Amino acid sequence: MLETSFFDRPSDVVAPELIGKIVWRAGVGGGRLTEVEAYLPLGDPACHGARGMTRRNRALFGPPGTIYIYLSYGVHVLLNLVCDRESVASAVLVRAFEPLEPIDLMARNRGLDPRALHLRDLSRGPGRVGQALGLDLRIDGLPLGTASGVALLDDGERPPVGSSSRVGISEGTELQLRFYWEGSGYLSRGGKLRRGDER
DNA sequence: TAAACGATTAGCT
DNA sequence: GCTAATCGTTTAT
Repeated sequence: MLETSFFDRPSDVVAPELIGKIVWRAGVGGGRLTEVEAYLPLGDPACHGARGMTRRNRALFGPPGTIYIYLSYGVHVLLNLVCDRESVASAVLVRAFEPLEPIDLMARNRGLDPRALHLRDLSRGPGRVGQALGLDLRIDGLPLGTASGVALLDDGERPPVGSSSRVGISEGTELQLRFYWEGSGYLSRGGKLRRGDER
């Protein structure tokens, strides 16, 4: 499992290194990260912490390795991994992963039939990631590990990583803070690359 | 206390 | 490509 020290660095440094790592929820399942986005504490208007701490974003200011979960559009549960030192609002949003066996429980969480499943649709897109892993607001603010039941593992996989602008935001669009597994078939559909967007 | 707004997705055209 | 769904947080009155 990745140590706290791994996350105790700026999120734009941590994010590309997370590609290929395994996210795993105890008793549920998980897969290899294929797409993430970094949110910065300074000069990033899209970061939830840009205007200070509130009840909702409190976990974002926690120590590195904290889980920050919030509800998007009143519907979707989005998973973030808090980076940098405590009190610095910096995190990585998990946008997609390539599923690893077994997928039955994740498929069930998504309301899909495991036998008639389009594997690519299981966990690409941040809302689908939260749903597949069965996450909810109760683990917001908990650390990675046994307390939250969510872990990140490194088995030495080192895939090629590309970058682009982030998805679904209206400010800070000039920053190239989305990182993805080049050539992966498990990327969110919202992430269609614009011409010249690649690094 | 009220109103507006999403770091989205699914379903339909 | 377009939009309804859906609700907690934030911001304005």
